[in-house]
Amino acid sequence: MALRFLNTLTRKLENFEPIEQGIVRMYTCGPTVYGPAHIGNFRAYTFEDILRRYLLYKKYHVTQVMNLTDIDDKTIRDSNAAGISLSDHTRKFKDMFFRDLDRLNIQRAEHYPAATEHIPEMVVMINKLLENGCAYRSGHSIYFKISSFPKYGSLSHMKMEDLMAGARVDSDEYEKETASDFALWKGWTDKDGPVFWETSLGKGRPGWHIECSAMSMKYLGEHFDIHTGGVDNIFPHHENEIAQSEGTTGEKFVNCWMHNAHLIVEGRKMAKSEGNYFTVEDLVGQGHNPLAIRYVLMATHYRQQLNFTIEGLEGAKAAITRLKDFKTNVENAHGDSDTNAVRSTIDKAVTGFEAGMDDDLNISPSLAAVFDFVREINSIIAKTGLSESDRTAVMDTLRRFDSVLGIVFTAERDIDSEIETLIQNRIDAKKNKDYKKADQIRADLLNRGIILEDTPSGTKWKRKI
RNA sequence: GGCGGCUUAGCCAAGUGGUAAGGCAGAGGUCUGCAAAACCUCUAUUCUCCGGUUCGAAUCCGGAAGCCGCCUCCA
Repeated sequence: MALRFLNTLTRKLENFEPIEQGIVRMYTCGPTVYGPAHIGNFRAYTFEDILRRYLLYKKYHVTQVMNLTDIDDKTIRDSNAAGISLSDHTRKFKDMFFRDLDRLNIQRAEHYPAATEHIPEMVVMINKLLENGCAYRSGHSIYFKISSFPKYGSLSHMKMEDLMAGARVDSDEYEKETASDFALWKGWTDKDGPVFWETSLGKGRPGWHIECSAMSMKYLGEHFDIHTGGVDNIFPHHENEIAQSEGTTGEKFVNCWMHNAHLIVEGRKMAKSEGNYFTVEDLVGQGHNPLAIRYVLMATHYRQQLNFTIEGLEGAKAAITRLKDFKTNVENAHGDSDTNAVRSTIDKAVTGFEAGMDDDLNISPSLAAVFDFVREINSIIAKTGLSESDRTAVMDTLRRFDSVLGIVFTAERDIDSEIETLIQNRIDAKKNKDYKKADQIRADLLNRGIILEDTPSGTKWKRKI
């Protein structure tokens, strides 16, 4: 089956055809580094990671860009309040962001451009928009003129006339010609304190939307394949990006727009005021395994609202334990298996896995195929074991699946000498049929997060997840 | 007020006209010193509710209820 995605622009499933054969250029909306990102943010980054990994699985060469928004109202407000520079303030949240990406085993993009390091590119673009008649000065600021871009609203499928009653209107934006125009460049005010750039546009700072247009085009070209973000970004952020970019170049900006749904927590909207607001750090601090968080975030289709629950997190823990145990079972399996049976099990699993993922990253049937594969191979192992070549074929298949899932082949910490001694003591006690002592040591180790399993090939240990 | 999404077992979640995938949890069995892992068996006559279309509906149509969004710098 051909790979297809739901394109927000057309609201249709479309076969994915990159602009340049075999190469995918994609821009994934990244964090505003004003605080620790929460699990809702990480749902987006996990979705983008699955997208990236599956494109790599399909043998595309991928260039992914993820922006770091390190200047906006909040970062300016908080850094000024703390009396430190904007860059010192945002640095710690950038560091946290990358720490959490690693914890969730999210692959690194090729580029992480920061807004503050691309002011010249933005200035060039704004000048171009002024020349093209798509922008105007008002006071010390510059705004995009929506009326210059007739296609405005085509991504969100909204008519500007309908955006009215009930909607918030920012009262201090009286300088704009019409309410829907948006800032490209914001003239300096007292509130900005030391945060400003002296440019040909004047003293000030960029608006929010312009960074994504300027940085995506710098690293990916004026026309690229995929642009992603949360559904909340469809309007106005991505709508504005299209207007700015196409207003600058006169050409189509992005072919395929993909947006992930939000998550809720225990059936309620996640909010600090609800007391159900979680960061990765919060959950890890409560003893939850980060890979279980990853599993929860990725196991629901990206366009489906995800209900994040602690019970679900526990279930995820059990699921990834099963997958990791499967890897161990395969590694330790020896025997004389029916190669035809193994191969047909592999073929069926690969077909099922790809059918799901090809269908707009519909991961649930893909996971079902993986778990069927696990059960069927375990069943073969239980009956006949695995021949060396079958074992290699099964491991290769698992590794392929996991190149997308990112759960099984992850680094494990080794055990220290003290634990090693305890394990040996238990083996000795068991040999001497001192089962009371053996069980005591096994219980102690479990408290330290080490699970012992007695198998035909000796005692094995693993970490509790 | 405008626009959009969702509702399937105790929990999570596929399935979009042909008689309910998968995971977790639960029950029984095999194996084991006991466990663990693994395997085998079982676990939704039914898909929020009410109508309709159809030989046939979780799937299509109409209506209701509940939940979650977007509507100018929130993933």
